[in-house]
Amino acid sequence: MVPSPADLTYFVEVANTLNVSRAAERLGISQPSLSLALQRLEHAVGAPLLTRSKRGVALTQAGKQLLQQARLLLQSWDELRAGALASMNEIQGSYTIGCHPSVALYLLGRFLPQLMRDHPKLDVRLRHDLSRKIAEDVISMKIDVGVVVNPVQHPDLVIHRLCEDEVTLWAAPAANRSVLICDPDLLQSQSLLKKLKKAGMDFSRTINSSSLEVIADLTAQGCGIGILPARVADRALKKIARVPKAPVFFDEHCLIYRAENKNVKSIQALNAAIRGVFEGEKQKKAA
Amino acid sequence: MVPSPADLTYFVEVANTLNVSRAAERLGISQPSLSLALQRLEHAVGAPLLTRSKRGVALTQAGKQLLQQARLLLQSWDELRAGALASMNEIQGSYTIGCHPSVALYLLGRFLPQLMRDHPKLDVRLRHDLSRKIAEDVISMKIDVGVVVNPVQHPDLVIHRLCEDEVTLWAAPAANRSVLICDPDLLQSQSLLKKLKKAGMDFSRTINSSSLEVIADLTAQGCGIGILPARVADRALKKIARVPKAPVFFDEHCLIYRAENKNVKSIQALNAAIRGVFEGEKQKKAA
DNA sequence: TATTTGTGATAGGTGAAAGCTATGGTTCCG
DNA sequence: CGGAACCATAGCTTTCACCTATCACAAATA
Repeated sequence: MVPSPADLTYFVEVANTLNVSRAAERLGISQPSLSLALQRLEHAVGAPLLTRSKRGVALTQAGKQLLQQARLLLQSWDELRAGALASMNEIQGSYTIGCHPSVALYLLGRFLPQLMRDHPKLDVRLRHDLSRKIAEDVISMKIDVGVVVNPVQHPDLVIHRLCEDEVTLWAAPAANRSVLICDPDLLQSQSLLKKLKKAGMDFSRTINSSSLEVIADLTAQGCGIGILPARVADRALKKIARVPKAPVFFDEHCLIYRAENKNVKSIQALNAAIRGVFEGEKQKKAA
Repeated sequence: MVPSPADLTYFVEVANTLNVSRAAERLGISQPSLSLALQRLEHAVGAPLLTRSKRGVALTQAGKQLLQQARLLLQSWDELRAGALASMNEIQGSYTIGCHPSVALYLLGRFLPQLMRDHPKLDVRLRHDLSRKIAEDVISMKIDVGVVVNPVQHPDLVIHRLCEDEVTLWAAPAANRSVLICDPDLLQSQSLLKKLKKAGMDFSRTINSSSLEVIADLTAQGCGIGILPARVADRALKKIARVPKAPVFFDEHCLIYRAENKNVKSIQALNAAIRGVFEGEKQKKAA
């Protein structure tokens, strides 16, 4: 049997006053109730805690021992609640950000260092996968915040538009125009491939890679024509250029998180940091 | 509001299974009861701990935080009870021995060093006063074990005879026989004084001291006739001797402790150590 | 010595709260 | 579409912590 916290606080008060009647008065309960509570506690602990006399009560050895520990326990109880609330109201704890690896490359370096400097108690973990997997994991709470492309609506999800991107065909000046390099797992690639087929364009060979960076590199080397988002292609702008008149797929990069986290301070800090990256970008464009 | 330990164990189980129905089954309560218990806990903590879905539940950030601390708290809860019981069954904790300072001088050195070596977790405190004060403090639980002279019977007290002593008159060979040196607070001195008065013996002057050691020293210096217990006088045996035909007051040195401590292991250890001193003495006498 | 005061224990009744069964509503899956 | 899985809600029952009233005892007081 486990002693109840109420009985413990009762006992602590009795240990302070060494007088059941007066302790009862202080605690706002009747003296018989307190007597019974003390008996309950003694029974739960399995040892006598007090010696009763007509001039009050005194602690037995077991009672003294219990008093010490009870004080600690009740204290850590408050800390328990405070800790749980703190995770709502303080910027601290462990949070997971998810995004596509290519998004990670252009995004994370722009806010993570400053964020971790500003909030030493904040522990950030990363997960990388396809946008739709990331979105699933946000919905199922495996990931706290996601930066994804073209997310589907979901009742539990808060979606925040960050920026646009364009996926299209890129090539180096001396590229082999009969080879296509792309990531076939991306919906964007599939869509563009369909459009190209309809337009009658055909490629003798295809090179697949799940890494947009690899695709960009191969494209820059002149291996073929690459399907790439502008944000990735920009990193190799000196070597490759858009293929004119090629079809374009418009991407929306969005920040997503579960609605119930809207008031969690740490999540708010993460979101603010991520959005800050793109607000800086808009201002540059405007200028 | 303080959450009950039961609700905490419920929450931990739910956090393990992430399924309210199955957790309820394991806990041996109904699923609605568990649902309500979780709502209670969330209300007590002041933050949502779980997000409910049709495929089970998941922990919020506050929930994760609470889970960690709840595990620790529940653990220390068991230790709470165990600790209180341990003070009954293990030789550890803080205990106070009380005795007259002169008793302390001949007694403590003979068992304390070995006792503290044998039981490193035992913390011994000392208090010195007149025997009747010590006895009072044992009864009122300020002192755990007392070594006192001629204790009065008391329903709560266990009294254990240790040895006898004789209080009588002592003098150095060249002593001033018209001066009496004694501690007037001691009943023994008062009793002997009465007897001396009845017998027509009178002293021109009296020197009072509350320290038997001081009295013994002054007596040894030849200042006068001292009233001393044999055990104290023995320390100065080379210099002083009993006054022949003087009245004698018989002392009984006794070990006392409260009856409810009879089964406390630490008290038993203290008692055994103290009694061991005198059993060794008896054997010496017999030999 | 008798009485009052102070203390904790006991007895019986009451009400809030925690438990149960039954049911509702939602989502998922075949 | 029907059933299964899941959590929430409603209504009833039971438990138990609490209260009032009283007892028993010892100490203080008159």
